[in-house]
Amino acid sequence: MAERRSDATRAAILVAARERFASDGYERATIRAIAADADIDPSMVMRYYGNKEKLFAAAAEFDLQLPDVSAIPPDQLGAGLARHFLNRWEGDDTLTALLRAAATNEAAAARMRDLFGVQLLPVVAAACPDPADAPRRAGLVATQMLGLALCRFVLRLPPVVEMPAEEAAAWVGPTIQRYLTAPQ
Amino acid sequence: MAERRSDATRAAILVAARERFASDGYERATIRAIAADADIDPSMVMRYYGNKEKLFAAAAEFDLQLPDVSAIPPDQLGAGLARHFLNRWEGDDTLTALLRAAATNEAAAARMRDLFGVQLLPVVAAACPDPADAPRRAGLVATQMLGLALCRFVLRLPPVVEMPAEEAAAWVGPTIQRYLTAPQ
DNA sequence: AGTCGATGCCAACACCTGTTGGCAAACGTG
DNA sequence: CACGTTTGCCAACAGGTGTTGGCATCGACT
Repeated sequence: MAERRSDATRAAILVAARERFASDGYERATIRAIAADADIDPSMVMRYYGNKEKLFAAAAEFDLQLPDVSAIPPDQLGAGLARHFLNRWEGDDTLTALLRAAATNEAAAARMRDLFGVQLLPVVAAACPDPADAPRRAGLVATQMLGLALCRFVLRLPPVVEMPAEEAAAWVGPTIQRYLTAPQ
Repeated sequence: MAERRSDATRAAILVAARERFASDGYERATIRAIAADADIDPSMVMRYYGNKEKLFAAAAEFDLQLPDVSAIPPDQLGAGLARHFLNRWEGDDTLTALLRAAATNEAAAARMRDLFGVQLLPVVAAACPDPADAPRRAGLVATQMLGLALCRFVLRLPPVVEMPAEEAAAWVGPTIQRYLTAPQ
């Protein structure tokens, strides 16, 4: 498929959609507002993405880019993962969009579950002693990382917002480490 | 003020509102649906609560009922708080409603910040070594407890949902404990 | 019995939503 | 140049939203 002239429009829509979904959530992010941000007509959004649901699906495509666990010393896994999550979150609106939307939109919640099942679970399975424990351990890791993201990027709890990323990772790292490798 | 005949209606509205806000979030919980659940006319909601925002404010009124820290052995504070949070969450729709709504509604987010500032912060201040650290420590506690609630009651991550409350508290307890009392 | 406020429902409003179809201009190709 | 396709905008639809005002009914009190 050759490069089309409309690719720029498609991309602009996606950027605007991510920003709106991230700041407003699924229902309050209107197609009209997204189109206005992208400086095009609302009907263009429909033509290129079908409907709002599919637009969100396209905008919420995300790769956590989790590192290879075997490349990290086992005792620094927790801190490493914590730092990686925070970096990934700060640099991209997509995860905040997904998190905000997932609170009220079932499809977005399903996407979130998928994200952690497909991307986080294997990493945890490779890092924890007994692979049979992996789901539970991955779930626990999710509670801490998503909770941190929720307080920092969505609810904006002042103490959590003001904390430097480095310090947040230092606090949360041992928690992740324990969820990954602690016995029982 | 004597008891009015409309008190039952008022209460029914509040119950229906909490359920709807908890399961649908702020925007998708419509006044019409709430009124239908309460078996009354939508205009009644307006008469008794003014508008949707005020209705939510009334429905999201919540007391964490945090225990007196001095009554608990200092080394069991983390586990105790974790259990208390989970109990409080399971037994009442209000917190889920607040959490879901806070993801997309700024007023709800402000309410959540207030809840933690007014109710959680003093408890943490009384429990941690240096009161000057209290805000940061309370923020960290919030990340773990809200993250757990998010994964369990909102996103419904299977491993976190299936985990018995007792086990969840056992895992999360030491984390809370560390956030409360660990040095630095 | 008659009065007055409280309670409730109905119908409607103004607005916003996702979504659609048609029409004009621009483009690439023969 | 003429052709069909792509890209874009405009106008409109149908349905849902919060919210309002008017009108009937009920209850209590004089």
